[in-house]
Amino acid sequence: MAKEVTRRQDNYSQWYNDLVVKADLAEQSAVRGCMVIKPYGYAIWEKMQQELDKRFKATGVKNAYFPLFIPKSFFSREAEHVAGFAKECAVVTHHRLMNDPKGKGVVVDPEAKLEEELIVRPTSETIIWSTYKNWINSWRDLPILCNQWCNVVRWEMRTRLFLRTAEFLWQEGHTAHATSAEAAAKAEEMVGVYADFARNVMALPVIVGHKSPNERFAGAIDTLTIEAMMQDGKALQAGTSHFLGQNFAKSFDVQFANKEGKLEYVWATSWGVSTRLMGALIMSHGDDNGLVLPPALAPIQVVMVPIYKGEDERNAILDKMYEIKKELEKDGKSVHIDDRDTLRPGFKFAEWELKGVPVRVAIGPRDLAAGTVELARRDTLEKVSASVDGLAATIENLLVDIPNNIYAKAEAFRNANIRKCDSWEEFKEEIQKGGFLLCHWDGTPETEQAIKDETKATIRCIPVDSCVCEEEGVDIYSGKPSKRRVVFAISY
RNA sequence: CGGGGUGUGGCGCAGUUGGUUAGCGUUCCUGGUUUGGGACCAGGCGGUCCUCCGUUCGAGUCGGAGUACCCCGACCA
Repeated sequence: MAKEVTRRQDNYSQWYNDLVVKADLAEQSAVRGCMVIKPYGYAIWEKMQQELDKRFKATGVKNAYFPLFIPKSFFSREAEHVAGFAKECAVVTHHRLMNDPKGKGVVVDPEAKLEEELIVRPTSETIIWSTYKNWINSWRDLPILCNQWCNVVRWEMRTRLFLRTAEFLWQEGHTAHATSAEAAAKAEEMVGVYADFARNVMALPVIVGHKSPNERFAGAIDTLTIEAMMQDGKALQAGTSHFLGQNFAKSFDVQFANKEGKLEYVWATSWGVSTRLMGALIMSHGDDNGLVLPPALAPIQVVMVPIYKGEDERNAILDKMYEIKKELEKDGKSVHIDDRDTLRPGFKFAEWELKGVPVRVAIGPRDLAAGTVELARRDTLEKVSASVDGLAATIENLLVDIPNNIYAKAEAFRNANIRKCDSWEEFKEEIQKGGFLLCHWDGTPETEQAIKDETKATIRCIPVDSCVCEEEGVDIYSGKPSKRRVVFAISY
């Protein structure tokens, strides 16, 4: 698939949707633009949550929860922020239904109109800062480091499973600090957490960088991002961390008394990743046979498929499998024995491949006699015969090697599709082929906007930890001087 | 909200210049044979052809309106 799609981008969309649905991850809901996350898909999300939580806690962040509804007036306070969000929101105007006096069904009770409309949160900055105001008096109250796992709603015009749904699940961290430096450092630390998670848990190579002013979060001073490349060469913003300066503190009047007893506005950050990460996972590693999951996120790491004729053989093989399962589970592996006797082995193989299970163990009568198993790895689809003795160690090695391999594969693909470009004519052509273009940029929003208008390409980031090319040059569009190259791409 | 497309058993589709009992694949159910890469045979269940109006002796097919969904744009994690 991967090779196909780079050439035929229009089919990539279909491939992705089919994969999501067939792998039993999610489906379109009857509610416009929303999705149903099915148990198998949700299990992957839960794994992501666990891994992220672990990392958040290591940085001192604690989980909390704030209301779903935000009074409309809260949005009037941060002008820039509102410009970015207020337009595409679900609004609650009434609080009661009544039987339709004219016929069947129910209607909204006109008597039950709310004095002030409530906005279903598109993000929680406004309500959280209204709350933090009451929590913060002195420098001793700082920093506040909270994260919340929740759903948010943005009334998107066009939606797509996992990548852009009207309602989605995410985490949003919101921190308050006494100094600018501390807040900026926190924003940087959290994008580091995301990069670590993407690389080491999702096996996803990402570029860490700053967003250009045009692409910044509404109300932020600086936005840090992790950018990934999908198999069709498009960019996907996989996570962001914002340094908000004192903008929100000033809008919501959050001040603290510093050590000298003077009032100061607090410094803020916010950072989030969403179920979009599921989309990144699917589009980065998936192939023609379906999903490819890194073991750290696989709900099932090892699946066992028995091959047998007759009841006796079946029982003998299953006994052996339970034995192996027990041993693997001692090491914390999640193991599933597919003992359904209505399906043939070939069907099961295909099905588990579709679901991306990293390692498959098949045992048939021949194996049972020889004390071996057939071991198959999902990433390369290679099959080898392995001895039952030492199987746990063999599988452990596989589970270590698989993420390394899929990371290397994705990284090689990405690097092969990053190229420098110094001519505007060439740029217009090259950018349509997909991939990242490293180009000089004069640093002005006007130039970026002009390039976007003509090509749909945006500056994905100004990289800080990879593809760093600080060198003198001239802007690809305006010809003005530039000190460094930035990443341009067409994005999701 | 602009531009395109599609609505026919659960799913995927065909249906000729309008013609009689609306087909095919798959799923599902029953029985049997199978089981080392998505099994096979036989039988069976399952459809107000998106809705309404119109044209016609006759509409899945033609016309109009409505509606739903998909794709492309604007918006965006």
